[in-house]
Amino acid sequence: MTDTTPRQRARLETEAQITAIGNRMVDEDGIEGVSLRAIARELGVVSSAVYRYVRNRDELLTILIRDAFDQIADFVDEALAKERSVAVLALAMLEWSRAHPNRWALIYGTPIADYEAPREETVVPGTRIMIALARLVADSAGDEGPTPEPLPSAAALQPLREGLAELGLEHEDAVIMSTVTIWVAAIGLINALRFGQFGPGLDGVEDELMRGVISSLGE
Amino acid sequence: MTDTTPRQRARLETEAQITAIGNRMVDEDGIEGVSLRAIARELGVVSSAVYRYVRNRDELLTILIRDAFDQIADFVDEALAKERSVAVLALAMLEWSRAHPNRWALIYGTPIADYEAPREETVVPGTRIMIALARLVADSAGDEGPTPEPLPSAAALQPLREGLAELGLEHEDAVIMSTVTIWVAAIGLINALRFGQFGPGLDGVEDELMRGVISSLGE
DNA sequence: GAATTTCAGAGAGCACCGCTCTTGTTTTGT
DNA sequence: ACAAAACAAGAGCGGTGCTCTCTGAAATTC
Repeated sequence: MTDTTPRQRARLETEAQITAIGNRMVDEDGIEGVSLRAIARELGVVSSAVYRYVRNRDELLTILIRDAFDQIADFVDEALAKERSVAVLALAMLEWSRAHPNRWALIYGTPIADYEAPREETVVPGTRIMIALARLVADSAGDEGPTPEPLPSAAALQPLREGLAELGLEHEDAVIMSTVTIWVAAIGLINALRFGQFGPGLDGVEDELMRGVISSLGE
Repeated sequence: MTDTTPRQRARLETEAQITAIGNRMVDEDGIEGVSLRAIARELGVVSSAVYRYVRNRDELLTILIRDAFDQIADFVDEALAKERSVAVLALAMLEWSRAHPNRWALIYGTPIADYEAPREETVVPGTRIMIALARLVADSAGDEGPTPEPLPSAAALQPLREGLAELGLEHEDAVIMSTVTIWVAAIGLINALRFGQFGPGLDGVEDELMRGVISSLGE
């Protein structure tokens, strides 16, 4: 016997419905298309009623953002389980962005105006992939000996080192620098593709471009 | 004697005011803060009156986007006039993004929902910097001999080659690939910094990070 | 110089949004 | 059985983009 009352079960059900509808609205119309009034309408309920389940629109957005971070990180983890490499990681991100372009924009695009994601809610899921990348870079660092390239001064990397430390990680400066470079290049390419900055006609060559970028970064 | 009527002069004046207010609103509150009703209020005019000057909100956005593209391209050109190098180009973009974060987001962030920039209005100003980068890469290509890295198949670069051809440019595949890599890394880093994806505390080290990324790309 | 066309602006109105407050009703825990 | 808590409804506030009609003034035409 579950000691949950019918009302409690109904509440969980409704909460799940709200986030499901919210996710669907993001997929269909982007973040702008997420409307509490429309959700209420779809639930067959008056608009003020949804505020029983969600404090305000921002709270719903936080849920959707956390979900999206976890989904793409899960997807990347699955891909890495088959083969651990930087290229696989980047290609998995690219593939997920193709399948969920609006969710991608939600987490890696312009921050939402007048909204600040609560760090305690989003930092952990939001950093999973980057941590995985740092591990990959660190693992393959020994393969090619010490990097000959001039590193930025240690001071410049200090804030990033601290950020990693908070998550319980420590890496050499060369690893951090390499991770950052690969990260911004991969994200930058995916954003350029998703946001149409290279013009049309690149649909069929996305993976190849990503492979080219990654390989020219020496991984 | 100008043969412009007072009415024509007043119209030009009002149009200029509208775009100036629009730019200020972008700077203050981002694209979401651009409201035709608020502009009307500021002009001391009823809301429907501004539609005499601007067909709709999207048309104003197009004007603001074109302006922003031209402004950053002018800024980069000025920097390159002093010293022609990839690092200077990237650092100039970064500096401009710091001075005008919301305008940066307007042109390099998530596309605006339900808005499609008319290509004929925005392609030319929107590609100026990338063309300058391609020229820089091409000029310095001879310095280090042919690239040893494996290039993606010519087919993958075909759409980009066509895009450049439309703008009257031709470059080798190695140059195109290198340009794309540098471009996405630079844009990716600036976006990460502007959008806070690396967390707080990086304000003082932005330039050094950019130099590190660019130098690790071999330029 | 008078008649006519053009155009700027006013005002009302439509449909949407987030969000709050008050009022009943139903389900819970005591 | 009864008080407390949760829920839903409804009205309302202020905001958005945009359209339509109407008036008055300026510019153009004759």
